[in-house]
Amino acid sequence: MELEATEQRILDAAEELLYGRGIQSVGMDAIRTASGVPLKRLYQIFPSKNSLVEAYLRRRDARWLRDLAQYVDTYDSPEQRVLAVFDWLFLWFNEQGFRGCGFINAFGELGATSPAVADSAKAHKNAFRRCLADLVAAADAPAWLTDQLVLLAEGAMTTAAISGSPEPARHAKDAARTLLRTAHTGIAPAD
Amino acid sequence: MELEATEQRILDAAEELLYGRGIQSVGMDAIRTASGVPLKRLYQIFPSKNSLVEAYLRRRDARWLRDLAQYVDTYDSPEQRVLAVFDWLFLWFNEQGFRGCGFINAFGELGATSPAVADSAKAHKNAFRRCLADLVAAADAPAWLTDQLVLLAEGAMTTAAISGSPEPARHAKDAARTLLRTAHTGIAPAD
DNA sequence: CATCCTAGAAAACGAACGTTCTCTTACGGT
DNA sequence: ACCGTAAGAGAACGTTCGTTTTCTAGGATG
Repeated sequence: MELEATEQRILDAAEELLYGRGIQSVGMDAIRTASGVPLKRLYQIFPSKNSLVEAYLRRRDARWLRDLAQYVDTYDSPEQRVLAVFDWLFLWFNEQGFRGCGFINAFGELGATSPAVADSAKAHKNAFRRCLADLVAAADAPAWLTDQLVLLAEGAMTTAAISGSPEPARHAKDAARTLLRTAHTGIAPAD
Repeated sequence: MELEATEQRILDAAEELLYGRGIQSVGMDAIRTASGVPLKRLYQIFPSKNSLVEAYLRRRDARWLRDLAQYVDTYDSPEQRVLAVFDWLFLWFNEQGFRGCGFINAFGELGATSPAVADSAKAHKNAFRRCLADLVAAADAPAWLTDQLVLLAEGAMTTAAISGSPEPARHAKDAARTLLRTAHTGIAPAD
């Protein structure tokens, strides 16, 4: 059955266009042209643009988290594994066509009008936070460090996107290292 | 001349809609209805939707930076002035209808297809960075701290928007305080 | 060989949008 | 009072887009 292959062709083309240009800037005709799949078959597999957008977000969410986890797993030391997140961000920011986090972009564009998109962004960011929380716990760092590292990572994504430079990943890693060391030596933040 | 007043009425309505729903989700007719200004006059003042969008971004940029600077100016100590940025973010995140940074949202939606929007976002973020850099310099902190604080602030904006909670501002302030103290005591990050 | 079913290409449809035009109304100057 | 001007309300126009339909051809089946 080549249905699976056709679905992948559609999703590959859709992801490049939807992520690269923004969701509402891409028409179904552009996805048809890019994928080479006729409109009729396209609508047989994805009965609406909404369902295609949701499939795009689902697949991107899964792949993004999987790739991150795989990269982190190439490190052994718990502290290095925490910091490896930011090395991976640096690699991501250097990819051709990088245009920020697809979920932040989708949320900004459609979060107010589409609960499905808003929920998808929330779920993706929650999953990322959980991933980071596990790494923080494994490094014997206090749980509140997680929230701070999340902010550094999210800030790096948008700053890298808008500035067009991957450097924010390095700055985020520098800050993360400082916070990790400070937390590790037991100095808790106070007012 | 009530032209000025009409322009403000249009911009007020446009900002609430464009920021609140996303740019492409808002039609000129909705802006007409919300502002009460007839389409004919609307197009006399803003000859296209693009020009209205750019005016919206220009005005929001100026007001946002002005409000931030005004808030920071209510503090005296250089360190407090740096941290006040995050207190101000907390206030902003608590505003009704908060939906993240309008420039991050606009960039995600239209940055790839509209150089004007992309440049506007770049300029806004550069201006914010300069503002933070001045506060960092006044606090006798090293210049590289600026980039780290920028990431915390940007991350707090998107995280607060997607999670729907203002707490990221507090977490960002906690992290900023740690980084500021560490930097101030002369401990530079190393590998 | 005839027939039915499927699939691809592209036209077509209905809605929405950005933009312009028309029609009516009211006002200001002589 | 009269006429030129502008302004408001909304229809209209041309385009784009999501979605559906039509038309044509080929391939499997009896």
